[in-house]
Amino acid sequence: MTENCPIARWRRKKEARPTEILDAALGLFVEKGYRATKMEDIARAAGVTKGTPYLYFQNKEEIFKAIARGTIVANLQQLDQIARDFDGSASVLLHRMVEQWWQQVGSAQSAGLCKLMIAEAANFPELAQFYFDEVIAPSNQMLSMVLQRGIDSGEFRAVPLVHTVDALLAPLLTTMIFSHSFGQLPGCCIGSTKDPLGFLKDALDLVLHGLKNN
Amino acid sequence: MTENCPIARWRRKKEARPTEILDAALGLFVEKGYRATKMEDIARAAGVTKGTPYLYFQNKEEIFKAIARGTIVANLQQLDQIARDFDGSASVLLHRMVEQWWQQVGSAQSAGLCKLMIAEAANFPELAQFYFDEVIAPSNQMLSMVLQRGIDSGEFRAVPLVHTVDALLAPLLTTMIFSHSFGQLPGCCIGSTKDPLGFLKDALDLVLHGLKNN
Amino acid sequence: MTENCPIARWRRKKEARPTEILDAALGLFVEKGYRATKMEDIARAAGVTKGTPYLYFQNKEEIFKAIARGTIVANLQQLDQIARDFDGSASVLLHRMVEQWWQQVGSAQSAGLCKLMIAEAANFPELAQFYFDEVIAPSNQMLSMVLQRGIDSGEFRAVPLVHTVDALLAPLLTTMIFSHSFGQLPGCCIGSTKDPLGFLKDALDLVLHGLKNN
Amino acid sequence: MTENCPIARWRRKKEARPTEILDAALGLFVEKGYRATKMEDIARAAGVTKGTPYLYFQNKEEIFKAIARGTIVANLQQLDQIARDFDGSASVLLHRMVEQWWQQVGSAQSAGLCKLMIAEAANFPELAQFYFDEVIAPSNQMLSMVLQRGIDSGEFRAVPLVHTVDALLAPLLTTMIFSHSFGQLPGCCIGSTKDPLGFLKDALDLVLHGLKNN
DNA sequence: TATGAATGAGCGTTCATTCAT
DNA sequence: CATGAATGAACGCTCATTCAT
Repeated sequence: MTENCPIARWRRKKEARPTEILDAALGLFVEKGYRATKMEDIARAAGVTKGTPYLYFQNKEEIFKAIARGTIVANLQQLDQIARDFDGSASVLLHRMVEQWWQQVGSAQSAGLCKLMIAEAANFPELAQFYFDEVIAPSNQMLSMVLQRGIDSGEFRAVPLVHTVDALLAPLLTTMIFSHSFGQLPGCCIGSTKDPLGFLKDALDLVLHGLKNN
Repeated sequence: MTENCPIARWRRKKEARPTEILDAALGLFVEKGYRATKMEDIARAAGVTKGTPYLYFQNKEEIFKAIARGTIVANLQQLDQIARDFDGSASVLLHRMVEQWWQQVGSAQSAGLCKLMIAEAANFPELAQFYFDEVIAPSNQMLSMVLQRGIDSGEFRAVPLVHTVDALLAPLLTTMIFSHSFGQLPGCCIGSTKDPLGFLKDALDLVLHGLKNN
Repeated sequence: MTENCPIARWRRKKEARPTEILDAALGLFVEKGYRATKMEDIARAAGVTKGTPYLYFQNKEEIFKAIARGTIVANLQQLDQIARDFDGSASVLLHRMVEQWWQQVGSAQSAGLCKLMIAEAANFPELAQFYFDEVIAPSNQMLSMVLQRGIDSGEFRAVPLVHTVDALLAPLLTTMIFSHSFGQLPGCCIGSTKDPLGFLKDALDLVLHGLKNN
Repeated sequence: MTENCPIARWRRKKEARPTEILDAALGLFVEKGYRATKMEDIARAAGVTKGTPYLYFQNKEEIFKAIARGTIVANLQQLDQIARDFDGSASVLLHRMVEQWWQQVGSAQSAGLCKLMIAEAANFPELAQFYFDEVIAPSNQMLSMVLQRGIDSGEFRAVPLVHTVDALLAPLLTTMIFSHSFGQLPGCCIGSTKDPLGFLKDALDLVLHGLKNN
């Protein structure tokens, strides 16, 4: 159908360029770091030549910024939606959210972005701030809400909220981070990298067990 | 006293150089990343000039390697010793170990090294492997032992060992990592960065509560 | 004409670059030596800037190698052809060959390369070997053949072949070498530099006279 | 005897320092070239440490100059003396001089200096001039005199003087030069490097044969 | 005198960026 | 829009030289 219209196909391709470049750049930034990634590598990985990225982005830093601002997380909103809509127990909700999170965030390129922002936080503080405000803090907030609901309903003990939320987030974060660092090593086999989702569930179970009001 | 002996002072200075350089380099590597750190910056941070680091290290990469090999943590052995000597409950032991860990590892430059290795794992795979084998894996092993002891003694439930250990480590790791990334941002205030030790204790309590065999 | 075709002109320029760079480099290497020649000087002499040579050659050493491998002398084959085709007296042949040699080798950049290889033989032994095998030894071989022919035909005395060949080569070599060293000095006026071809002929005459079978 | 007096021995040693340094430097300059030779290598080769050469010479260039001016040629004067004292045939005299020359100049470090001056003529023109004036030109002059004597006495033909002298010098020069370049290559075996003195004699014989007035 | 730690100008090389085509 | 040859600032590293001991 659209195959019949080469111009349209061409157009579509052209419009896809920026995204292709950003995807390529994200992959390389995550793998090698911002500085160690050459513009030409980005171009080649995106299937274009040296000069082309500059037709769409002012320079390397703008590519980085575009990644940080763009790769983010419509997904978080979905998670948020799930949390708001749900009316079962907080435990079940948390399990559901973790699963969703893994599918949409943890296993995706977003995870690499997280590692990238950690590595480059000092070099691009505004971006780190932005990432923190747009991703980390909202996630925190979301979990916080669910946790509070569980406490209010008597499902959970009255634990210190802030620290507990961070404790809930910790396994998610290490999973993301490790999958892009030590997880890549040939012999590496800590639990969270061999079976991330299994690990996340077990870790959540453990904490939920500790939260339960018996 | 030693001021009286000029030769000794000169010598002492010379012998201190490598350490000074490595310290300076570690700080900068952690802050800006390996590539973004200039040799001259390292030199200046160590109080010497451009050429001096090359009197003690072959090149930038060797400095990185020396850091990775050197900053590593005889302290783990102390933790191991504590674990072996202890004969109280596993819960108390874990608390004691976390405290020790924070003082000796988590709050020290070693924490920065962890972030650095995460960021550079793909660029220096052998070193990442080395760090993993010498630090991450042994830590895992150590916790694994304590956990198993607790399970064997009936103090803990029969949880899946591997995942649970990773879950125990996760808060430690995020604390280390965040303290060198988002934790540095002016407005950042997730629990683990404002009061790391408090967070670590609460996180441990939570998990221990989940482990308890009631 | 070719001016009409801008692409061709651009292309032609690009294709000419390596040669231009090698020519510039040869001149400077011969003049100042390998180490004392800066890459930027080569670039400037070739009419480009610092970075450009690296688009065509991996590094300085590769430029040197490319010179050594490339400046070498298809011309030797012409000389060889002359020697094989000729059926007059060995004396006349030698005169003709010396003249040819001067025009094609001795007076050209090849002569500078010879001086360069002498100066850098210890630093680039494989290249010196290469030059020796491809230039010096074949020249020797060629002369050897002609000489032997003269001896066989009774035109020359039965002189010791090997040493005599070297004696025949010696004036050629000193001419090449001196023209790129002392020959450049303002006041220098040893015979071989003022009138090289005349010198070569006289030197050859002298030796031929000594070879004659009377 | 002098062994009994350690101070004297020490003194003697100290007085020898400059010479030791120059010897070491000459060897390295000849082998690797001026620029490729490091001051520290010179120092080590002279059995002292980095700073010491600067106690005797202002800088690297002064060492080079001292070599060029110092390694020269009391020897030439001896040759000159031989030529003046001799009253036999010019042929015999030339043979004797070549032998002397080989023993005192060609086989010694002086030969290396010649190669060095050739390589560095463009970088140190005054020194090249100096070397030319003090060594090459006098040698020429000396040979010229002997040759002229032979012609005057009817022993030699009336050959063109200047070119013939250069032709006589050529084998000496190539011998010196090759012994410090291609002559060092493992497989190299042109006549002049395997048996230099034999080559020199044969080459001289050849030319003398060509000079003979028959 | 002699040492060798330290300096810093200088060079080889890289790579983000530009621009003629 | 896309290319890729060219640029030149910047950085890793070297080594001649100095100077406190």
